[in-house]
Amino acid sequence: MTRVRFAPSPTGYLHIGGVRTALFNWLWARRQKGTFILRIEDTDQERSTTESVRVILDSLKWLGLTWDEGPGVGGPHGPYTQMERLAIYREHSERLIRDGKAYRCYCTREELEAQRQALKARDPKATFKYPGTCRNRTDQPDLPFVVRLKVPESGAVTYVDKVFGSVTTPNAAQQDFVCVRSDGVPLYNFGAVVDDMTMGVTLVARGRDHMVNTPPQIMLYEAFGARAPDFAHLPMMLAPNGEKLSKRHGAVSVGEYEKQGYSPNAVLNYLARFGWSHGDQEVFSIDELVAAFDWEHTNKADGKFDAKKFLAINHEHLKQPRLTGEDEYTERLLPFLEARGLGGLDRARVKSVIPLIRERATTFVDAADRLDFVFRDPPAMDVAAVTKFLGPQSAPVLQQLADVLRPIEPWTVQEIEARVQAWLVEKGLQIKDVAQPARVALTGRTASPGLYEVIQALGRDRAIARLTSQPASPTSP
RNA sequence: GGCCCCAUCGUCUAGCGGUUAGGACACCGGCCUCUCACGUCGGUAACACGGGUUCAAUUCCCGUUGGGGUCGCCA
Repeated sequence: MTRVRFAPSPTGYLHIGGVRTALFNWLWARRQKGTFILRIEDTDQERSTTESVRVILDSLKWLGLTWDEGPGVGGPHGPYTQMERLAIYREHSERLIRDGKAYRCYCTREELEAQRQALKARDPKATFKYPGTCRNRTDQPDLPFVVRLKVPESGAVTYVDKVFGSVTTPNAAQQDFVCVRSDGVPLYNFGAVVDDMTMGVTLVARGRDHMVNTPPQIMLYEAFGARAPDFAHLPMMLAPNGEKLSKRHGAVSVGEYEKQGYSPNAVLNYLARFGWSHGDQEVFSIDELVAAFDWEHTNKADGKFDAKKFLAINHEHLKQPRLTGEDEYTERLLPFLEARGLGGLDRARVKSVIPLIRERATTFVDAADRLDFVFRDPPAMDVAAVTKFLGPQSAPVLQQLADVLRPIEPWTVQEIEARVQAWLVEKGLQIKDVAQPARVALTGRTASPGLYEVIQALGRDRAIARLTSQPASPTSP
């Protein structure tokens, strides 16, 4: 039975790179009909906040990365928040000490820091390694202590990564690392191992920046006499310039993409294809991803985030009804229209007008912008457009067009187009001659969906009103 | 610097010994066209380098170079 987990630390928003880690785990769980566990690693009390927990949970929900065990849903191996598991860590660390696998270290932070500095003064390039001062200590002074693992001085740890293959790290490069702080709160490696072990996690998939943590973690499994889970490390997602991806490179939090009007499935699609491939396929529904995901086609090389490709994938998801259904499109679009002051709109009306911009809008923000003229009455007029196309000279022809529209029945795009074409022929006009003035009068802009579609969508009365109510002279200088 | 990892178009990638090295995004042209898009046709563009192994290397091995990760009582 596959059991995987995503274990964010609540120290901020949910980073796009974190989402990819969550996604790969989630996809694997779904593919294997296994269990996806969400665990909150809040042992850094300095930086962890409950607000951040909320943000992360909300982001995962928005993305649709539902968890089977974890905060809110519970499960048989809870609690799923580390600070609520301190008793479990204590029990485990004491067991290691009892078994002679770990020991209490009474060295103070200050002492160690001094040693570190001294070493640095002698050799700036040297790496400080805990000298094992308390390793064989037999007394038990009444002083604060940390718990350190007795790491073998020779030998090596080898594991087979599902992405990178066999990885071997010599033990000589390791040290007796700290498992539990002097205040009884575990450190990352210890907490993660105890949790993964007690939660029955079978595969740990995480970013490559954690690869260095794997040997120490495997040592812990060995110390506990437990079998280590499988490991899969994902290549890094870097900024376009090769740096670590951060806010200074643009939007990196899920919340920002939600605000920018991205579709959650498009976000997952882009992230899935980053470091993983399925032949030449670029666009996937979630079901397709679940069905196709594997570790064999996960890449080893780091990659660079490409905002343009991300946008293109989002555009694709907004274009294809199979990826974003009419109802979903409507629901996601509504808040963005509301944000523009177009509240209380009739869902059916919004839905009916989506075909006008389906192929054009790259985001829901873009869609709301392109549809603004439909719902705003009068429409917002672009000054430059009015100046260029709506002079006194255009009023008569627009008036005539309005007259053509007045008797049209049925009020369909086809019928409107046929009648307008007939009128153009009769008057010896070209569509070019009237399209732009009409477009500006109807939408306030020089760019819009097709003229006939616009007329049909506005409805007879509003179309006629907009065509005939143009000021004799524009308001612009 | 120690330890670990990586290397195909600008970017994401296909390739798993023999291919005109394919696709997507971006970019540049043409077509379509009432604007904007969409669509469509075409183009520029890559196997880091050096040794092996092999009849044959982008593919396997080694090295070089380049890049990345990590060296905390952070995660």
